[in-house]
Amino acid sequence: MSEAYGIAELAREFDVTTRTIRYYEDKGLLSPRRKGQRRVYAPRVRVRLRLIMRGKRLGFSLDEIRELIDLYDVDPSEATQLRHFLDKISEHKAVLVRQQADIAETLSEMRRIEVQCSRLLSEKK
Amino acid sequence: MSEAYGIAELAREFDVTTRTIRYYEDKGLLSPRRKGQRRVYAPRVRVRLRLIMRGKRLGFSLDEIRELIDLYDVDPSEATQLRHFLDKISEHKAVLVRQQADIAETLSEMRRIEVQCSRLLSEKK
DNA sequence: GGTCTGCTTTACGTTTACGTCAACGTAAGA
DNA sequence: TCTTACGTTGACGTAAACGTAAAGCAGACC
Repeated sequence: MSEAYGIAELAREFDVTTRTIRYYEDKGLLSPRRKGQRRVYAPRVRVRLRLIMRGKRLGFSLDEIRELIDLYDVDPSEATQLRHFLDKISEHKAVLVRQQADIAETLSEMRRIEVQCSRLLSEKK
Repeated sequence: MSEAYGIAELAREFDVTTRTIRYYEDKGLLSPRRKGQRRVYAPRVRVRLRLIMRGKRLGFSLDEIRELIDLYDVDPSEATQLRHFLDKISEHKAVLVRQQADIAETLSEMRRIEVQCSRLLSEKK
């Protein structure tokens, strides 16, 4: 049968607290089944959690992350919805492209400083 | 004489409030001269503010941003300091490289979804 | 039956990054 | 001189993303 996860198990795997996982549920990012009153997580929740962590590393808020995740669950029934999602995607894409540029700039500046420092160090010794 | 900025002027230029600029000063990110009790900003503060904004777009906290900015003001006197800064730089570089990878992944997934949506749209109409 | 372990909800505390008054100073202009 | 504009320092408020008890339930083991 399908492997299921308890909340503690999941927390360990993603190196977060159970509080965090429950908080994500409060915010509508996760919605596990219940067995009695206990949360039971299907394997596919791991995909969601990876998406959440990636979003956090990129500095997005949980609200933004939920919007991003929802993009993966597009229901292809209504054309208006599809168009809406295409808009959302291009919005998010713009932010990411901007971040790419910011990172590229920052990295090249850092490399410049590194070279400078290394040169100074080798001169000194 | 050297062009100087008032706080309001600066706030307008960077599209933030004066409160924000004072807050950055509290946090040690800016330290303007005073004329009486008023803050007077030299032109080079604009460089710092651009660095701050870039850091924010990348999701860094103000503390992290201050650390980043300090890297640009390395005093090349002590070799131990230089080594320390080289360490700091490689730390930050690792984070940025990680972000680059995260962005690349996310963008390619978005493009996949875009293609899928567009295809569905053209089929429908 | 008692205890332990793991989970539950409820609820208040904390940090960050400001927003938002309040009360005051000061220099310029009508 | 009075007003207006622009600035100042507190100080309290707030949203986000959790941390941290507190108190209780429920199954497993002894």
